[in-house]
Amino acid sequence: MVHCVNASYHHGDLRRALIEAAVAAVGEVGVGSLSLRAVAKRAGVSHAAPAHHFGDKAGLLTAVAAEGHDRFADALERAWQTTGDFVEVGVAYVRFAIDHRPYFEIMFRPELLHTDDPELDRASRRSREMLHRGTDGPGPGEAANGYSTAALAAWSVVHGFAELLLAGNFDPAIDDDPEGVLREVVRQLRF
Amino acid sequence: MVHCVNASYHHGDLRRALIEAAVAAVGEVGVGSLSLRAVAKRAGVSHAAPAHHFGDKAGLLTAVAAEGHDRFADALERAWQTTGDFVEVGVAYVRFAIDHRPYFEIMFRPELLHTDDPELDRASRRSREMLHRGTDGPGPGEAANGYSTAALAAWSVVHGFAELLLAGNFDPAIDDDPEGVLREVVRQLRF
DNA sequence: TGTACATCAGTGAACGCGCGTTCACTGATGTAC
DNA sequence: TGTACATCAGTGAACGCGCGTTCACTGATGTAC
Repeated sequence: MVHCVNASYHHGDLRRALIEAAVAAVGEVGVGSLSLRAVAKRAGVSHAAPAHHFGDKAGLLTAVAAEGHDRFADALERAWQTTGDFVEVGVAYVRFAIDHRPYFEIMFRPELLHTDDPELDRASRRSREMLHRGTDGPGPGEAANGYSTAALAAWSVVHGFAELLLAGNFDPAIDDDPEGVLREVVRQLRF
Repeated sequence: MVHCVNASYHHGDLRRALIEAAVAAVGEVGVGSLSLRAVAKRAGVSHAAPAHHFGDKAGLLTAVAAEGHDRFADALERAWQTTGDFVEVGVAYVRFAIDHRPYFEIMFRPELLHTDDPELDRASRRSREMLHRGTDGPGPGEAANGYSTAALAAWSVVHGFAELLLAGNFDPAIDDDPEGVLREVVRQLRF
């Protein structure tokens, strides 16, 4: 597909444009107040375009979530490759939530998505697998459900920290250095 | 205030009725799809009544959140008094999220609430304090922000576990015995 | 190189709906006398 | 005990708005000949 130089009837890469517009819109008003019409306006297309392209609102969010999981998996992988320290994968988890909040707000909300979408499935499996790295093998127990207990523990800690932080439930002082506080927390838990 | 026997122009305890209706409605459709009109209908009053009583939607949700925090603090306190085991306070945290999901869906979402409400403030402080019990004193570090590192760690673990579980991000097999899995997780972390 | 045509991405007008909020009102209540 | 009155909780009709979705359409594109 060829990129158009704008001012064309056909957009060129409307899919891209709509996803980016959706991310920007969620960043400004939150996923709860997202509307297809606002996304369309932001992308400079008619308000019927998003529905035409993604079928419905959940379709658009699904595409955003899939892209989010890919970026997320990349970030976690990068942290692992760079440091070889699983703690730093956890730090990267929280870092991603902060730096890419709009994606994060959508990625773990299956009720907003088409969970049977193959792209979403592929991408979320990828990011899920990153959480097992470093906790598999050494851990003592399997929780009889595919996740090792260690992976569940790690996931819960960093996810809870990220959710509480983003929602604004922590003391604002933590915003100064969330990574530092998270490292203390993880150290405390003697992972 | 005296309870009326229904069929009266004045309701008697509309506040109670609206809060209960809101909890039931959130339980069915989620907080994202809650409408004052649905709450009013459920409580059997005119759709203007909730706004008249609570000012606006956030006012109603604030009342629900305050009541939730009180019930939550009661549950955590009960667990602590009964067992003297801080791990069981964590289990009670998750248990509450499961058993009183509608409250939990609202309590930690400041953006939906009037955070300057004194009742909410009082109740949420109460529940917050319960999380410090058992982690204060023995813990090694203060996170320079009023929370001990141990309290942040405990809170993050149980909150993350509850959020991931409720949102449906865990393997469904975990639904069979979430408490058991949580205990394994906490044991894993050698709190 | 030029013409005809099929494709289909995106349009824009129209739809019906549910929403929160407003406001003049009604009528049950409890108190003052 | 009875009457007058102030209060204010709850009503219901009306408001304007933004929403997702629909659908007949338009026009840019690329291909066949």
